[in-house]
Amino acid sequence: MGAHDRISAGGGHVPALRRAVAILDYISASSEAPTLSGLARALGLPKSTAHGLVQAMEELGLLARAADGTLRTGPHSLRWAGDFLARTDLVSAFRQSIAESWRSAQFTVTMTVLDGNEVVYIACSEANRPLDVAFRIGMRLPAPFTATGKALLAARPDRDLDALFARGFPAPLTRYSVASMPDLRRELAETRQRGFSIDDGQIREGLFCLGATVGDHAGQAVAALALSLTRSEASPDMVAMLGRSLMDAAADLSRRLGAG
Amino acid sequence: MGAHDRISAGGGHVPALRRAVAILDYISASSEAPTLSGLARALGLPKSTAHGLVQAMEELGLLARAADGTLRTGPHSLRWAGDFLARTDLVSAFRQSIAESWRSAQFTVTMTVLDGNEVVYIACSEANRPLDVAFRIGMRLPAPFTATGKALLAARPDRDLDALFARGFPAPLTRYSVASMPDLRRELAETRQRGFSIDDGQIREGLFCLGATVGDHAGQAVAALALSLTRSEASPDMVAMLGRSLMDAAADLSRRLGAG
DNA sequence: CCCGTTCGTTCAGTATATTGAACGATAGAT
DNA sequence: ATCTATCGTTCAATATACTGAACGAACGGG
Repeated sequence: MGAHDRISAGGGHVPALRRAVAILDYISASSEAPTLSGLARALGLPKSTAHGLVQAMEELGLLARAADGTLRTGPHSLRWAGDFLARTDLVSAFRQSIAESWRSAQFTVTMTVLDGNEVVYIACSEANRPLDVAFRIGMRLPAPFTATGKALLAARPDRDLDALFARGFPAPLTRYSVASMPDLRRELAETRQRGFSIDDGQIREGLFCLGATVGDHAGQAVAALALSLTRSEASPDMVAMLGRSLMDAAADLSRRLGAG
Repeated sequence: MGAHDRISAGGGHVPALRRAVAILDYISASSEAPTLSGLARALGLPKSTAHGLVQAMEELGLLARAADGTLRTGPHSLRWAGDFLARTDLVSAFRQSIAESWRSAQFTVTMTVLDGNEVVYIACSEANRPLDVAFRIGMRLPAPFTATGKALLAARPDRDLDALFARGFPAPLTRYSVASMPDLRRELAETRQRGFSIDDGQIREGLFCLGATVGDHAGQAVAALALSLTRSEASPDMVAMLGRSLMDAAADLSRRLGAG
């Protein structure tokens, strides 16, 4: 019985693994810890299948069960994520090439990855001069408000958007924060046309950021670079110049990733 | 040469998932990025099985392939790890139980995870009195100099060490910082015998820290606690007493993780 | 108290994923 | 140039994991 409208339509084989990933993604994305039955219902899985999977994932440390039976993410993935951050060429290449050149130019450069509808900071190179917001590794911000988030969202097919924000749009951080899906779509369209993204005071008033994506060998956007400056510095000429430089830097990083 | 060369056949079901986890663990633990065949050989998997799994894991973002075909961990697990850090009982349990009791005792307590050969601070409870170093979440320090880093390194098999420092030993932060692999191995041996680790001025002169690991249900060390005081307070009796208390606190946290 | 609902769990049959063997390609050595 | 040893990949047959249905338990309202 080929029910094609299950979890991943574009799928292939190894359904057990794909379902385990879907389970972890669902738990990570949902705000409330689900129960076994609720999980099966939400993902369209037979109860018995979910039961077997959850049991195995629990043994493996991928899932943890609270006393009341609700499911949470387990600690096992910390090992892989730590390895990714440490060993992948992303952060080291960032440090070696990009950070140095921009730091000498007195700009703060950050790098993030997309995690659901939030960005996670995985590398930062702060300028010598003080900026009134401190980026820290591991920090999270809503993707629609950040330059890196917009760059990463713009690189994804438009139809993914609704799923990412099915549970509501994030609350605005400033009066300039994009507040609705239509506004976001318009900004993403502008980003695609321009080649880089702009955040003008949407996470902090007076803070102006430019963003561009870094792709892997397959062209998939895996991270994004951002350049932070104060709004008073952001003249049109300056923005255009810095935007081009940022796109060059991102393309350079992409090449390093592709070359291995 | 991972922790478990064989995938326990007598274990349970869902072999695809168990093997995927074994693959990610192997890649995370090994120093060099393996190839598909090498991976299959090391884990005792049929080549075709490994091929199908790796292909699916690549599509899912769990694995990434470099241009030369070698395999690395992918960015997908970042989502789960981030969720774990944000939502799981680790940080909240830390805040609820440990931090309060020690804070009333005027001590600074911190928690870190290992990330390559660095530790990343994931929780901090600073004492009311000023200490001359500020720990911030997301901050990184070289593992060999910190109490938590030594505790986490001591929990790993000794043969993993060379791989972690293949690219060189970190530059010393003070004149007391451990400066070579033999010195580090000696300190780790002392740590294993003592049950907790000690940093005596290796990240900052005059700062004295004790460390102990927190393990998950499988006994794997996933994080470490540290207690910070000034060197003048660190009398032998005081160190012994605080060390025992810290080990108790770490064991209590481990139980909370295991129990869910 | 009894009933309806939801929970987690078990089990045998079948649809399905795993696998051993063989393929073409590449690289280094003879 | 030939040979050998890897590499990654494909495919049909079988051993296996998934699933639909049924179970006991727990909860809450009528």
